[in-house]
Amino acid sequence: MPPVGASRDEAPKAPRADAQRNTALVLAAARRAVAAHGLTVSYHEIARLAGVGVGTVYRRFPERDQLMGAVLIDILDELICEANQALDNPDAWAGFRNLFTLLALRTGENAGLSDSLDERGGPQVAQRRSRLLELLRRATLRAQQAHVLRDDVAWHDIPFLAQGATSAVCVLGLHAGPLQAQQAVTVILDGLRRS
Amino acid sequence: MPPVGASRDEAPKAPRADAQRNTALVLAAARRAVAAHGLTVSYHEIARLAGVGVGTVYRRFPERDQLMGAVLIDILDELICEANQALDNPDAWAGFRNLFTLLALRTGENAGLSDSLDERGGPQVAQRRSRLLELLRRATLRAQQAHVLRDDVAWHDIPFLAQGATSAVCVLGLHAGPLQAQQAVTVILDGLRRS
Amino acid sequence: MPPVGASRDEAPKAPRADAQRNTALVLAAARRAVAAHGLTVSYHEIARLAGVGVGTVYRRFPERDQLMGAVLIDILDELICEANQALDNPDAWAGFRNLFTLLALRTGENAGLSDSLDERGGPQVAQRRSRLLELLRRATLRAQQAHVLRDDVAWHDIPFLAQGATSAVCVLGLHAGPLQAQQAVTVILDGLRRS
Amino acid sequence: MPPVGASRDEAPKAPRADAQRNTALVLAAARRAVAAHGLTVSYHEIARLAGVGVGTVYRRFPERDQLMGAVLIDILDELICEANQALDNPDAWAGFRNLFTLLALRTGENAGLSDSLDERGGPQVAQRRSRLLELLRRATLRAQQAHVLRDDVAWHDIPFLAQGATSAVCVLGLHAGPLQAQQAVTVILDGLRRS
DNA sequence: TATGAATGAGTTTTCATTCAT
DNA sequence: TATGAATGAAAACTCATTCAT
Repeated sequence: MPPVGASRDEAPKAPRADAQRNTALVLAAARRAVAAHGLTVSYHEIARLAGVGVGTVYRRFPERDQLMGAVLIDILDELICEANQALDNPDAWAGFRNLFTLLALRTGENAGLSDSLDERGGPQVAQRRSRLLELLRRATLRAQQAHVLRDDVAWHDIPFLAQGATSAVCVLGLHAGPLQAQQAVTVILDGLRRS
Repeated sequence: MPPVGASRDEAPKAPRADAQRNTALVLAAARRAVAAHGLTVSYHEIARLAGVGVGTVYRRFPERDQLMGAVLIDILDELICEANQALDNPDAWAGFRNLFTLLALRTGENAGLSDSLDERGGPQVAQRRSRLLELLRRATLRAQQAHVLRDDVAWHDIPFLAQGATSAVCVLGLHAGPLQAQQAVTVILDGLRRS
Repeated sequence: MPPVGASRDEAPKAPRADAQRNTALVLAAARRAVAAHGLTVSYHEIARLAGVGVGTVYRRFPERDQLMGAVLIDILDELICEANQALDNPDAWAGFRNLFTLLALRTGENAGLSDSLDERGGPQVAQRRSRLLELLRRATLRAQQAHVLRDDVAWHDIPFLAQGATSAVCVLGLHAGPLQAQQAVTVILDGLRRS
Repeated sequence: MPPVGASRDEAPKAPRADAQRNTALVLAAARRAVAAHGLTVSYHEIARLAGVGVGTVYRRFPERDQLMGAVLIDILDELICEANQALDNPDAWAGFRNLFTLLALRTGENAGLSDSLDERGGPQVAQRRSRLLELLRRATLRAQQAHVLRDDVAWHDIPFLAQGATSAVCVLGLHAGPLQAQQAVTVILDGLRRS
């Protein structure tokens, strides 16, 4: 029998946790796996990272689209959370910067994820996208009103800039592996900041 | 060892055009295949598009890197050609616009291509990249000196803008299917043109 | 260890009918499942038909042989019951006909069941087989003595005829879907009846 | 270089024979595999028996039904061949006996094969079934006209008798594993022979 | 040299069985 | 005791690469 009050945050080797816990484990593993190996990462790899059997991954997400959709939703929720924090941050620039950085990182890590789902994402994805865009709009305007962000950049260009920051600029080979990503983000942010 | 008096410097009507023709067929097919299915497109698909057997593709490009490198070089050459035309075009804006559009299209179609090669591209790629960047710089400056391109855009940001115009902006799903690509380019070019 | 004064010889209203009820549910489900899907039917399917969890099926019948043995015993008991009724039936032909029909149906539905157990059936199965054969012998002889069944058919051929009537005749595809089964039985019975 | 005229009937280890040869190997292996392990035998097992890679089995028979259909056709052809020989055999009884024996063996070995295909067998199967039945009819009548086969057995009952001879008579456990099959056939043939 | 059949490692997927709840 | 989630071995299936023809 485990010591009283010992079991909540440990899960050191939880051999068969409840469904909720396992779903979360699988989801987290899938995020890491997709970031590391791309959209075609195998279910076995995800299961390995999650520390569960493949069968469990299949039970939770019988279709790959479902799993990828869940990953996308997870990322969108993370970004929405960051966007809310950006709006609450007393330092308008710090908030914007953090949001932009996260946006750039996630965009780069999960290249093709959203694209591959597109229509199939369903309303849960569409809803979150709208919500995130709205928050992004407000965070951008707030930074501009605080005179810390250049006025001549439209809020709807921000995602493009984030994209550009992390995607390798393919044909020209202008950088950018995972390590350079932060650097590229910094450069772009410098360009965005009101001088 | 080839027969004496072999084939390098002889008449342009040299008979064994077969091999070269096949190489060209494969290369063209590979460009289409990568544009359509991404970097992981199978050799079988390329062979199918080229109308040859898989074995032929393997014979011409035993390593995937070699094939992708050849595709990249092919694209770079196309862009270099367009860049030269841009510099020769009496209408500085038209030249710049055509170059930017092609850059955007190729970048979008072949996302990740250059990235995936990176170091392995070899000098042939590096050389062409430099050359293209230099031409791009000159085309940009020329357009700015002709007062048809905004002054506050740095020439080295052009590839980023092109990238942003056509890549799907993953997480947010703003993207850019084939139809929207041209539209996105147009929008960005409008933004770039000197008002 | 069960509580003192436990449940074996107590009142017929004994409370823990649960277990027995579940066993009966599983058994009935297994009969239907085997008839529908063959010997390799999954425990999950049986559990589904029984309306219980798989775990319950495994608890009641940890080995597949045990479950199949129980199914076989159930069928044999049904046939023995019918055979007894055949002997009691004032109409010797009606009794024989009913028995033959049931024999044919069960043989067809559960092709391979007995075969798959064979040695492993244990004494419970062997005993019932002997008993059924003896009853079948007597029912056959009784019908022949009543001059309603052809004399030139040996009682021990009856099971073969029943088998032939319902099994799909594999290679030739003459067979015997569920609808044709009764028809085939009727034809054979017509042949057996004393003209 | 292999010795002249050496390659036709050897194939001791032919690592990559031509397609025809491999198709035949796979088919023969599938027949053995189905006889040994039933309809659900794995593609890997078939490939192993055939001495080829699984991919080859999939290339030849992408659908299991196709493979099983080919096996069935192969068996039907074998039976048709035997039936023709029966009609040509100067000894009417020997011809009939050989045919009946093969029919019983194949029926027993491939229980469920024809059944599982049924409609999906296509015209190739239906055609052969008709042909075999006609030949069987003629072989039966010939044996009866030669007074070596009982007159009171209808030709269309022959497949049922063969079925009964080899299938285990399930519920009653009257024999019959693979070894007893020949014995059961002999018993039945004794019963069929004109006394 | 071109071809595409063959290969088999790797991935996807199922499901009999176990076991935490 | 009943449940059904979890497991993972095994089966189905794919496809990059090789190699006989």
